[in-house]
Amino acid sequence: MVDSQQCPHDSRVSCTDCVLNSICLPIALEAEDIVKLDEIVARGRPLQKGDHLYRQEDEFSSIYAVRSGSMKSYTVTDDGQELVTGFYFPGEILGMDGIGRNRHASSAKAMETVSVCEIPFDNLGALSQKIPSLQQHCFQLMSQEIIDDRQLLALLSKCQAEERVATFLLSVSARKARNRLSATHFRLPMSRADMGNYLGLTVETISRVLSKFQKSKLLAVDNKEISIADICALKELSALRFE
Amino acid sequence: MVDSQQCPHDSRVSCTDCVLNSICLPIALEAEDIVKLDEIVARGRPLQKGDHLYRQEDEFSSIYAVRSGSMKSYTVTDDGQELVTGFYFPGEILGMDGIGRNRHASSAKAMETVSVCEIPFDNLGALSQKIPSLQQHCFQLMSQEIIDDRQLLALLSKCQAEERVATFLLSVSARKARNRLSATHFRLPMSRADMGNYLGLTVETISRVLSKFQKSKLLAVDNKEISIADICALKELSALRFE
DNA sequence: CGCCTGGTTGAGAATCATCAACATCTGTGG
DNA sequence: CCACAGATGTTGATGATTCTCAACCAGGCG
Repeated sequence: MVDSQQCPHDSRVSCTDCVLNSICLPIALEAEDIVKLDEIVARGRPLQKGDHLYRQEDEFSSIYAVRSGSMKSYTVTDDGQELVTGFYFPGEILGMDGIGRNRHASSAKAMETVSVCEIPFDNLGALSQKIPSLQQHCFQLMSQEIIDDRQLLALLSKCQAEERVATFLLSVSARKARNRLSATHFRLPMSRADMGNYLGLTVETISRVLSKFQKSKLLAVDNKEISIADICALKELSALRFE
Repeated sequence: MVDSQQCPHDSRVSCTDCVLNSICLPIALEAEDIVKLDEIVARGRPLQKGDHLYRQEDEFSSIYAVRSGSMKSYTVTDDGQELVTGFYFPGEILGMDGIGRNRHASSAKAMETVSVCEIPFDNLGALSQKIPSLQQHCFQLMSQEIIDDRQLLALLSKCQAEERVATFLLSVSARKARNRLSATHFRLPMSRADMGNYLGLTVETISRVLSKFQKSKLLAVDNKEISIADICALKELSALRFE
């Protein structure tokens, strides 16, 4: 009865059958452990564009895996500025930064229609005791997040605008490819403002850099659609390899 | 027989007696659990200035707590540039970024004579199973590291030179105060180059900003010695609160 | 004493932010 | 289906901040 062509927002798919299970939380688990994980995963209705999954200072109770669509996370600094801290694509986990203080350190907002799997952390903590590899995997996820943040730090403190944008595009490209989508033709779900905010640049600079890349035939830009024409040249521009 | 005035490099002090135990790893532990932790902690001979505690790509086996002195951590990017990712003072934990890949993602170098406690992670993992609060605490430490990195990201992407330096000085000040040292008069253990690298600025800019702060009577600089004269003004300069 | 590293100060150049005008897209309601 | 308004994106001109290059100074060490 279930459509063999999975609907991206279908909430009935279990971890075992999920097309994302090779890159998502179950990555390191045995089949029988995936079943245990599956039992604690909750799958709610999809979020609409602009909806929040959680907000900064909300009590922390779960981490989340994106099933379809894309989200952004951001923090609001004391002086009221928004800082975009990350973008999340299918198979990626968000919400780990809440573990420390038991309150979320950032907000997560849907950039388009999104469905997520919710993994209640109380249960996960208990489950980790039973499945050591899951505990290990949670440590790995957090440590990966630290490493990614460091990459971004390097990008912001050492590289100039073109390098930052090139690196960002390559990162999106690689993540699309991991989801078995085209690495050269994709849609950027975020606004120029969010991109700029994330990369520490203004909207205008983002726009100018993209125009310049287009003029030099590195890629074609059509609003949010990007077609990378010369990925090698882009990689040369981006000295830092992004995963 | 033991000196009541603890020598800062004394390796015989147990976690129970350590003056740092209110801010270090044992922070969340019961007395009996501290004893268990103490059994797995190794305390080697002090490191000399310039010595490495571990190097990027080394196999990950332990996390470390600074007992005395100070360390810096840094990564080397693909194109050979050094990126200083953090400074560590007594009571602070480093090495957590190695958990993910089982190899250290950064190098750690002593900026002066340093003594550290080594906490073998294999045992810690096993111990975490027995002491749930320790597992929770490890998650907290990592999540705090993510939050700190995000703070730094905000600093680099939103703030200009004076704000960055002011915020950095306040961070050091707060950490000195936490170790019951003066919050207004202290020694910066790192070079201007390391400071600049960490803050995404050049040596010259650091030097100029410090000179300017001195001219406007915010503080006095004598080489690495800093005396903060007007900490309120400094806080106003630094919009972002740093822990 | 001289060398070398680390730090300071100055002048000029480059990058990116700012401000402003305009173009395009989106969605809403007639 | 079209018209309109608001949001989003592009492009240009100008200016501020910070980097780069260079000279110079101070301290530590052989």
